[in-house]
Amino acid sequence: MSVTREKILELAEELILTKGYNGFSYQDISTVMGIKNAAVHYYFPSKENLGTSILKTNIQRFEEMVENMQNRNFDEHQQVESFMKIYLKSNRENKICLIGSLGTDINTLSEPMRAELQKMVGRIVNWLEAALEAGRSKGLFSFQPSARDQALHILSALVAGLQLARILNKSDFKNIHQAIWEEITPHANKQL
Amino acid sequence: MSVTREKILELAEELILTKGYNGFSYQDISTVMGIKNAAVHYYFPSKENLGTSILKTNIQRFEEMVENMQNRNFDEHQQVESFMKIYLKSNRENKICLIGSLGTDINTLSEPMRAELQKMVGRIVNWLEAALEAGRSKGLFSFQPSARDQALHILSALVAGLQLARILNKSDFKNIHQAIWEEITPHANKQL
DNA sequence: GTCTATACCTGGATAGAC
DNA sequence: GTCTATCCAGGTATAGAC
Repeated sequence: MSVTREKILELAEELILTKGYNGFSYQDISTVMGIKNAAVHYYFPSKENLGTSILKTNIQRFEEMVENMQNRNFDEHQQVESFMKIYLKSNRENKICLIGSLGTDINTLSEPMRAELQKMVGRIVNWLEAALEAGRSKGLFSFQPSARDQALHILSALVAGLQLARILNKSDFKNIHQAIWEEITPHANKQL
Repeated sequence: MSVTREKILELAEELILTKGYNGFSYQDISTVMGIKNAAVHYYFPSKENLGTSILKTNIQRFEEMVENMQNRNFDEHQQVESFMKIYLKSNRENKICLIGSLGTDINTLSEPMRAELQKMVGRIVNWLEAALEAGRSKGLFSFQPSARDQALHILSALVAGLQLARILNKSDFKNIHQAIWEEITPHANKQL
């Protein structure tokens, strides 16, 4: 797979996370890369094609991360921690995440792209749910709702945490991140 | 203030919440209203002007709601409940909120509009923080983090809850909403 | 206050040369 | 694989008539 193609994918993803899907153009990509608009269309005939490719790449990246963590025998605490580190990194770079960015524009996306977005979010939620459930049964986590509800709750906090941090203060995300851990960390005698 | 102007504001806000700020045009407004593009420009010379007006309107609406709740002597539980009802309504209508929508596009907004967005979110967070703090001291709420962190956490869950519900299932928001209440509701003997 | 008409630009996309 | 050149649609915005 060509390096130019890779670079375009990377740049386009960054643009979605900083300017939004409807806020960037092929020109944004071509000027940064020092090539012409037509060259970008050579790799990705349409913007929809580009957007769908980015989602497919992200799904694949996610699957690889999960597989990798299993190969290393990460326990559920380490797994969830790794996942949350992705969000800490995004916050440092003043980016939001694909879920929040494309979620805003969902009604303007083509059906294939919307389907890919749903697939990505579905995978993430299912994985997080399973990790929380398994972690709880091992005593690594403690929480009251169903694992699925807790997964949705955590993902929500992460997704909008990035958005709020970009509007208010970057440092606010650290507190949100911290609050998630306190919510699921078991304490011998949790005081309420 | 003219009824046409009001209607444009209302429609434009709805478009931001369904298609995103960079995903709607003056045409979307004029066709629905049965007027021409130029008529919309008569009321709002530029799109930035329209966007800023929407934010100012929302800030005012929020202030009025807070004032109204104080006049009715709502306790903090009722106040937070009223606030969260706004989000329940948005979810029913398949909308996200201004914070999530404009948060995605923040880097493409003009400086005045960005400032207004920050002002709006700042007000909301400050109000929620104060309500949580006062409610906790009265025993209406129970939570461990600082009131500000708890406010950010709740607002995050609401903002992204709408986004996730629109991507996955509408009914998911109910669970997220429920989880927030369980998080701050005091129990005599909370089991963990 | 709303219209017609139009100017101007940007964005997505394609054809065909190199 | 990248270029030039170009097309077309749509979006923002304005001038001036009614």
